[in-house]
Amino acid sequence: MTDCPQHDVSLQEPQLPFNVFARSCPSRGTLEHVTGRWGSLTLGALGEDTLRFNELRRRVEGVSEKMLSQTLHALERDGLVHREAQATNPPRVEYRLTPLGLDTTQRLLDLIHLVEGRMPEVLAARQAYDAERAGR
Amino acid sequence: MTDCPQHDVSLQEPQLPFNVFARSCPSRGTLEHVTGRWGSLTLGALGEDTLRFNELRRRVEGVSEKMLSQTLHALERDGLVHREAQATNPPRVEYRLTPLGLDTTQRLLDLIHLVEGRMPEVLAARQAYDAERAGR
DNA sequence: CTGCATCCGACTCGATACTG
DNA sequence: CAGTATCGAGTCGGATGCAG
Repeated sequence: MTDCPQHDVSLQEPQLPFNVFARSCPSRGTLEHVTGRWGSLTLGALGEDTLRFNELRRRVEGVSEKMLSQTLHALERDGLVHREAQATNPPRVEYRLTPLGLDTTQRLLDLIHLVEGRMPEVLAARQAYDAERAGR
Repeated sequence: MTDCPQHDVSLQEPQLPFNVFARSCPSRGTLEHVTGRWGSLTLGALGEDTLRFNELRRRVEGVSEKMLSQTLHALERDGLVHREAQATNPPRVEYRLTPLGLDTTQRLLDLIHLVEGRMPEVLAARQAYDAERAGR
């Protein structure tokens, strides 16, 4: 299988050979941040609104403080989310998507909506699968 | 936040309220199978070809036997992947996408290709982020 | 309100060995 | 070839406590 060679960020030329299937390609890590358990839901929530920390916590049901914080840091570092802290009291921090984050989230939401819309098929498939297994 | 109520699979009516943001909505589990570390790469590989078990292992670099097996079971149960075993010797088992799996993978590949194509931006953002942190 | 630090249990994952 | 079984290290993730 192909390598994912070192890429020199300083080059201005477009670089094609980023390849998620290669073991050590950095694109794999970014894809995991985007599609991970909390990353996908966080981006999805920010796709509709600029949100503050605790607003996010409420939208993404089940996420802990720690994981939300961790997730936001990773997404910020990858340039998908912009963090804006206002030095007021009480503190107010807003998170919103960058242009890159917006493009990414658009595709992600396409996928999420497809899955949501096809859940009846998925549930039916599960019943069939489980029924067959129970038979033996 | 909204619930994700019980859905009766036997209903023929279209069902809208599947909502990944709800803590206990089954769509969240399916989304994780699709977008998870190995799920996404497995679907991506099958998007281009029908593949056998060990062919998949070679395409998805770094996946262990155990995780590939587990991943395939989950995707098969959700109705995204079809498994066809030929009772020959040596055994030959082929995996391919179902129509539902194909639609899902199309969206997933859109996302993957976007991420791959924008990696230069991501790497630049990381350098900026890390540089700022190192400064203090 | 918006976080970071620490602790600790649960669970995931990979390596290995083995079966059909 | 196509898996399953087992086990241990490592990571994930929630709870708690504290700071700005």
